[in-house]
Amino acid sequence: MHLIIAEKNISAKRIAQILAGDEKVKTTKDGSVFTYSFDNRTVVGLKGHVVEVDFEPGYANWRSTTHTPRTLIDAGTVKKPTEKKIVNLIQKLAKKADLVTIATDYDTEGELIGKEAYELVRAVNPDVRVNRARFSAITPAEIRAAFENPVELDFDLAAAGEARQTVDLMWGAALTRFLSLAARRGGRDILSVGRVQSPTLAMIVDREREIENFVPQTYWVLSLTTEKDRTTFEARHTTGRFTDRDAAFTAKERTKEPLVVTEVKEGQKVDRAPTPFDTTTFIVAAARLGFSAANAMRIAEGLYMNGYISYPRTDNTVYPGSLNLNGILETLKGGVFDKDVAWVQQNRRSKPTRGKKESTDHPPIHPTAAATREVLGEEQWKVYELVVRRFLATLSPDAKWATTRYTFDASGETYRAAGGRLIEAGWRRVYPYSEAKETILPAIGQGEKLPIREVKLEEKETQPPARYSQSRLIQVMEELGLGTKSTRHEVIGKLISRRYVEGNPLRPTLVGRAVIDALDNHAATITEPEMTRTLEEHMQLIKQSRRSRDDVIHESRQMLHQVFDNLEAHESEIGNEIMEQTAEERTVGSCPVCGRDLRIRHSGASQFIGCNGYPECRFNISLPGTAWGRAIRTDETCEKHNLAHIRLIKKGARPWDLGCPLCNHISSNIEALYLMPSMTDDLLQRLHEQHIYTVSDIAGMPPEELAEALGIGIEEARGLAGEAEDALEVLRRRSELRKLVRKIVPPRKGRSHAKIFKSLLDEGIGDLHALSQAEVATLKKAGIPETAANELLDEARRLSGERALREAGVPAVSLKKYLEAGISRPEDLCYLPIPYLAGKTGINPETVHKHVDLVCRHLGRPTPPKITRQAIERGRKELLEIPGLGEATLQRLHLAGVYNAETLLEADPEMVSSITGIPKARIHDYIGHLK
DNA sequence: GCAAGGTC
Repeated sequence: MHLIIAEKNISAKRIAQILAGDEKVKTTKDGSVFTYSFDNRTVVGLKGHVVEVDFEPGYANWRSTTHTPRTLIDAGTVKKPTEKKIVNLIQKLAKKADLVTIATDYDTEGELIGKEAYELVRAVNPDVRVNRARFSAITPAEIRAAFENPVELDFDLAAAGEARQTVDLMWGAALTRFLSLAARRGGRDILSVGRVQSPTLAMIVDREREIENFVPQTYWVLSLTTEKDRTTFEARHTTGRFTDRDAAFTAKERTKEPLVVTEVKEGQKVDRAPTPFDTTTFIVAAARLGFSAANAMRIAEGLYMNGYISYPRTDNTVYPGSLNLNGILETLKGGVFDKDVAWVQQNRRSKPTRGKKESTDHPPIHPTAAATREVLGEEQWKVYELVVRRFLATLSPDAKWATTRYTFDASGETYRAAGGRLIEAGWRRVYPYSEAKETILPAIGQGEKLPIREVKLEEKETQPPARYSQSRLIQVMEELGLGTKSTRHEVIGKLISRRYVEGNPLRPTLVGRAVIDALDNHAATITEPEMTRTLEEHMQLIKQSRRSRDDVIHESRQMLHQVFDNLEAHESEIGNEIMEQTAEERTVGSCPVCGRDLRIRHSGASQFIGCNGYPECRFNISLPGTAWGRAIRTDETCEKHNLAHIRLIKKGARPWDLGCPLCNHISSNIEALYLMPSMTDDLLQRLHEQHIYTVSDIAGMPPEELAEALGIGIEEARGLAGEAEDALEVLRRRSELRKLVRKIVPPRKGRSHAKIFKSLLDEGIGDLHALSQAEVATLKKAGIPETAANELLDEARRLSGERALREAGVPAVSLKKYLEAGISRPEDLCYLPIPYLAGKTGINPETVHKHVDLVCRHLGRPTPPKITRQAIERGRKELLEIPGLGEATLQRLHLAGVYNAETLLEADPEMVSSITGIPKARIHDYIGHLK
């Protein structure tokens, strides 16, 4: 069997289709992995890398005293499978193979992926022949040629990739651990460092510093307006920017008629058709349509997977000769592009445009099939159309402009006006994404004199450089060689998720700056694009067999050791600097009570804003729990309280902007404060002036302090504190009710728990007790479905009964026994006969009587008389002597209060029958027997 | 828990 291993499933499928020719390809699904078979060949796709390098076991603990971050430099590495199903399948197939062809992508990383597959094959089949097919595009011609002339795996090329893997891992992991430990940051807050991410972050930080340090310069621009044939137009002074104010004003004063045309220059300009899309130029073009880099790539990948466009991750800007451009044009005919395609076919340029970069991995991004807006949907269509139109543009002739330039003299001051007119639209007919802005000037002859309608002197300021947009950053990363076509947009995502940068355009956060500062000062190598360049040079040498992989890694290890010499000598200094710089990220503003810093604090699932002066100053602002998202500070500030706004961020959820935390704190506590009977608008204002915002603030304050703060008497303050305590109790009960509702009632569209809870409150149901007495109909009106309403009522009755029993003083051990026997309502204890209660729970009747007494007093009802254990035992014997009366009947009689001969004789048979369900006739029989 | 590189 001939096993062919491709880089990914879709390649495997298409390679199989091409090689099979007319033969049918058999698709088999093994677990979740597809294989494609024909003749005696089987093609299987990897998923890129299916193994990963990691340190050998023993380095998992970051805080190990023996395996410190530095020891990672010399730690051994292992390759471990990340895609177990694929690895297993490859090895299963490899055992049966007599030839294996590696058909991964034609680039360094592809060669390494191929070598990984080779090693998996070798591990189970040491002798099988393994060769390599190389192709730049999955087209019939290329694929057939590649398989007709297979070559050998290039182990040097793969070794270059391995060197990169090892170097990246050891630098990244060692520095990440070192920095995170020094700054005492763990979990979600680790400080990551890497060959690509750190220089990228450094660019953003540097740009921000440039902007901050920018000193604007004032300059002046001088222009005039003139007219010919009733067309007015502008001419600018040939000194584009006057930096000297006096010179500008003098020039303006001197500008006088006559305005004489001294030179007329007409020409033509070629406006070159754009070059084929590689990933970067595609992302930049998509950004102009409003797509973020990640979004553009996501959509392009979708279009690729569905066969509409070619592979979107490519560095190539030159169509390979094997690509059938005419065929693609034919494919696009008939749809909305029909006219454009026809035009391109008629006006085709001799050779398609070509960019500067030519590579072997994939062709430039181009359409591969026709599609319609209806099938794709708006977003995908926009991206697809962009790719189609770009493709058409690369086959279209250049555009041509006619240019005109007039030079004027106004009493010694020279002015110039430039015009441009599109004479041949060329590619612009099919690629309307960049506007062709024409400036049409009237025809004027040399020596002509024109009037001056207006002379305008504008004062302007030089502007700081712009922040990087995502697409601009990707462009610059490419220029510097940072990252690859597949990873550049992901690197930006990584910087955002590490909270190093935010916003669009991108701005660094305090943590981002602190990390770059620390690295710049002590490990500058990793923040410079130079490192990538050197690594690439070394990889080049490995590919050419001029250096070995191990030699390159060894040199890198030594450099990293030197870096660590410096880092370890300054560990605490580095850590302190980062911690100091980042303390500000948690600081929301200053404490309104004492003026010290207010900081966001986290403890487990709860978070709040606390004063740095704690415990002397206890001022704090509550925040929603971390389940709603982790609180971070934003750049917006509340004008009223001078505090930074808070945002709650949660993975996979839209961020929740809370706004000013104090405004939020105040408004969410007002309703609770009005639960206090003495609360008035005036009192509320006085409390707020003293920065007392919550009921628990009042309840927790010593009355003396409260009295002083409000300028009231101590008794009045005590009264307020008492009211606050009561309000707290109401709130506590409400939250208990809320919890139960949330637990039992399933949330539904349009009926949030908050809404249900509000309707319940409106119905006067504010705690479990009130709920336990409610009607099902009321609950249904509040939006609770009937089954849930019944369950809710049962649960509320049980819970509130339990509470009442506890409050009445029934000890916990006994309470448990009552509950287990299904007795949870206090009324049950008052009305059910003691013998029955004792029998059901196994509690001593005397003790039961004590409980019954407690509960009856609590409910304000009379306590039934005591019945002793002996009395019950005696009565039991008496009753069991009656023929036909057994243990079961006895228990039922207990329920009706009948526990001995006497009570049976006194009982009303009708009543006993209705309570116990024993036929009346039989009760008469029992009584008759006794008589 | 760490990188960067594939792919989804």
